[in-house]
Parts: sequence; C-alpha cells; structure tokens
Amino acid sequence: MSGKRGLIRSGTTVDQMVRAIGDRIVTGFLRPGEKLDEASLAARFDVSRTPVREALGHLSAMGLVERRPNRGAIVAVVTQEHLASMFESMAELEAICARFSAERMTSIERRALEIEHQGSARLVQLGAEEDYEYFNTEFHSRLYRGAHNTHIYEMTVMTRGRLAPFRRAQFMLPGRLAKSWQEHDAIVTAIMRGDGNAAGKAAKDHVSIVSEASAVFAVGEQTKDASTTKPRVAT
Amino acid sequence: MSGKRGLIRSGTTVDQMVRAIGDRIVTGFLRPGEKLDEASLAARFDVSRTPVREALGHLSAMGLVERRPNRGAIVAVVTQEHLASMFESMAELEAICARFSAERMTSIERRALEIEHQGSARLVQLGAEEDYEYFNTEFHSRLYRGAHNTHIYEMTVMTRGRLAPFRRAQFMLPGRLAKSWQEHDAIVTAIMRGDGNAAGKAAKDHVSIVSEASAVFAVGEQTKDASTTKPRVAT
DNA sequence: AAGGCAGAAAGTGTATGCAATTGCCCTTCG
DNA sequence: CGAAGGGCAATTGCATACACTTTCTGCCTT
Repeated sequence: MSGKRGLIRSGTTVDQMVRAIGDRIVTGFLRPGEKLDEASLAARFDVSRTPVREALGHLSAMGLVERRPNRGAIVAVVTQEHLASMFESMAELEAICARFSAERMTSIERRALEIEHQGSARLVQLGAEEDYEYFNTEFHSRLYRGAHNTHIYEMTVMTRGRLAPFRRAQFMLPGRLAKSWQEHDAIVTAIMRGDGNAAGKAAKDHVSIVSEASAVFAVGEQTKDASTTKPRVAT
Repeated sequence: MSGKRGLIRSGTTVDQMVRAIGDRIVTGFLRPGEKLDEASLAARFDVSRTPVREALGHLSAMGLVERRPNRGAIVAVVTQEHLASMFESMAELEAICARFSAERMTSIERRALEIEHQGSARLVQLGAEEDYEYFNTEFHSRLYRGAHNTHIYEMTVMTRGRLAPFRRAQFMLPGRLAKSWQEHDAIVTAIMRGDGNAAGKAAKDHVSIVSEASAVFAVGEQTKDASTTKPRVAT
C-alpha cells in the first residue's frame, strides 16, 4: 500500500512488527493455532510483506510462532507438557544462576543485591504490586548477570521471556508478595554466605512455587489436535 | 541472474543458504569477524538477496553471525570468554539431563542405553574413532531425550551444535577413547541405580574434561577489534 | 597542516512483482 | 453414492527495483 505508516513507535520496521505481532500473541489477542497470513498482517500494519516475513522468522526463532514450509505460519501452540518443561527448565536455570552468583559475584554485586533486596521490603508492606513486580524482575536479572556466564544468561533471559505471558497474574494471589520476598531473602542470605548449593536450592524452590501458582492460569488445550501431544513430563 | 542454480541439494533456497554459509563458518572457511556482504553472497551462490537475508537472520538466531542494524552482518566472533561460558553451560545442561534421565527414563530407555553403551566397548578396543564418535553423539542424545523435558532438550541440542566446531579434534588425543568410555560407564551405572545426583555429577565431570581437552584447539583472538570484548567469566 | 563538513559511493532496509507450490473444489468414473 | 483425479484459486517463496542510512573520500576552512 501507500507511503507512511501510522502509529507504532521507533526502531526498524521489522522490530516494530516483531513487537506488534509478539505483543498480540503474548496478550492472547492472537490465539494459539491461529493462522498468520502474511498479506493480511502486512495490510493490517500498512507495511509490505517483506518485514512481516522477517518478523515471523524472528518470532519463530523465539518460539512464539510455528512455521510450516510453503504452508504459512501459525501462533505457536504451547502444550501443557511444553509449558511444564519450560517452567522446570526455568527452575533449573535459576538454580544454576543462583549457585554461580553465590560463588562468583563481586563484593560490589553482592552489596547492590542486598541493598535492593532490603529496600524492596517496603514495597511488600505497602502492597505495591506494580513496583514490586518491577523490582522482582530486576532482582532476578541481577542473579542472571551475577552468574558471570553469558550463555547461561542468554538461555535464562530467553526462557523467562517465553514464560512471561504465563507468569502475569502470579502476584494477584493473596500473600504472594510477602512470600516472594521471604524466598528472595533465603536466596540472598545463601549468596551472602557464599553457599552455592543452598542458593541454588532456594532459587529452585522459589521458581517452582511460582510455576505452581501460575499453572492455574495456564489454559488447557483449546485446539482440536490434542492427538499430537505426546504425554511425558512427570514433574 | 539467470535461472537454475547448480549443485547444492534439496530443501528450500533459504535452507540451502543456511547450510552453505553455516558450513563455511564452522569449517573456518569464513573467519570470525569477516564481513558478510549480502550482494556478494547472493552472487556467489547465484540467488537473490532475499533468501540470503533470511538465512543470515537464521544464522544470527543460531549465534553463528552477528547483525548490526544498517551496518551489515559479520561472522560471529566467539571470544574465549563466551566459549568458556558455553562449555560450562554444556556441562550444567548435561548434568541436568543425566540427573533427570536417572529419575525418569523408562525401563525401555534404560535398557537401550545400557545395551548400546556395552556394545560400544568393542569400538574402543578397535580404536575406531569414526564409529565411536557416531556412537558418542547417539549416547548423549539418549541422555537429552531421556530427561523427558522438551525445552531442556532444545537448549542442550542448540548449545551442542554451537560447540560442534570446537569439539572436532577431541578424540585425536591418545587414550581419550577409553577414558570417554569409562566416563560414560560411570554415567550409565548411576542412571541404572536411579541415582540422579551421581549421574549429574558424572556427566558434568565428563563434559568438563572434554572441554579442557578442546580448549587446546580454541584459537585465541585473531581479529583486531579485541576491544569490544567485555571481560567476565572467572571459571 | 589538521579538522570537519559536504557529496558521492556502497550497502542495508523496504516495496512490489512474478513464479511455484499447496490446498480446495468440482468433475468424472467405478 | 463414494473416491480419485485434475484444474483453479490462494498463499508462500524468490527476484528485482527503489529508498534511506552509513561511510569513505576529497576539498575547504581555520
């Protein structure tokens, strides 16, 4: 179609498409299994098919969409099994990060972690879910960086991103805020002691609890082809 | 340019490009830091820029090339630091897979693992490096699958793939074959006992030893821009 | 002489057009 | 009446053309 596009913000067009389509997927506006027609998407966002194609490639690499050769793309269908496996992976990855953090964080990193963690106690008392969520993200990021391992960092961040849509409502649960802080406290304490194993165990327990809390919100299969899912994970 | 392209085989053109360029990178024909000009590559393989671009996107997602917006793509420069972090990640991932395998493998899977492992003893006595390498790959794949966790499986396979070019010469070292088998034996034994922790530790040790053996072959920085590498991992 | 600012050249990012493959529907035969 | 085969529409895959960004070169200014 014609020249300028309208509303969405900065960055290259492909990035805009990745964000736009990705958002619609993680917010559930585009439902799993839904067909993603290149031409329609291009028209919808008033761009050509080229950046849409490239964006679909990126999203495919991120695991948000599935691409069948010559047969178009669909929103990735996340099975219960795969979701469980991702949560379990997340617990293991966080455990590794916490363990390495306990062993490798510099004194500066330890101090920053401790200070931020103590500071966040106030947010719990106030019941400031929004702010605590922001702090929570920062807290975990510190753990990932503190592991001093770029590849594990990448895997962890990517897994966390893919789980984002399923973690949204976790802090809605009553008392979850205080409990989260206590679990963080166990991790911080272990890291301060330099006790890698304890830190890892505490982190794993923390994530496992979150995953159980989130599992409630994970919608079951709503597509017809449940036959393709091979039952596996025990958890 | 003109119609049919020549020699490379099946699959969509993009896949061919991914394989062609990817091969040239892992075999060292394209050196780290080398500029990847879309037009030149397109001309070199007698295709248009479009599939080349898409292939570069895929390779970027795989971590084989680096893409700077508006500034082209280069062969990914794997720093010593990042290489070390990948080997370390590999050890951790294999440990997880072995631990889960010990806890979750079906009796059928256990039996198959044991049988294959025992059968491979013959290859060690014969000193059949080629065949053992094939078995070795299969052995580890069984561990990955045996973990019964699709996401960990994906991460492990991807990491292993990225490390492939640096693992090539590991079995050249004298006595490595027999030692590898013994290490495998420790893993199998632990899995048969259902001892997850022992299996994990054995697997981690196994990979760690391999990484040390391979580190010899990891060439240091050979590009001029060593300034862009931020020092991190302690190891 | 050194620094910086045009202007041009190179190269990426996006748009559009064409070819090829796929899936669907209608026809035809058993 | 059902199934198989062929043609048609729709959609993806690839090629080419155009626009914008970056970079290099050379000249001008200080």
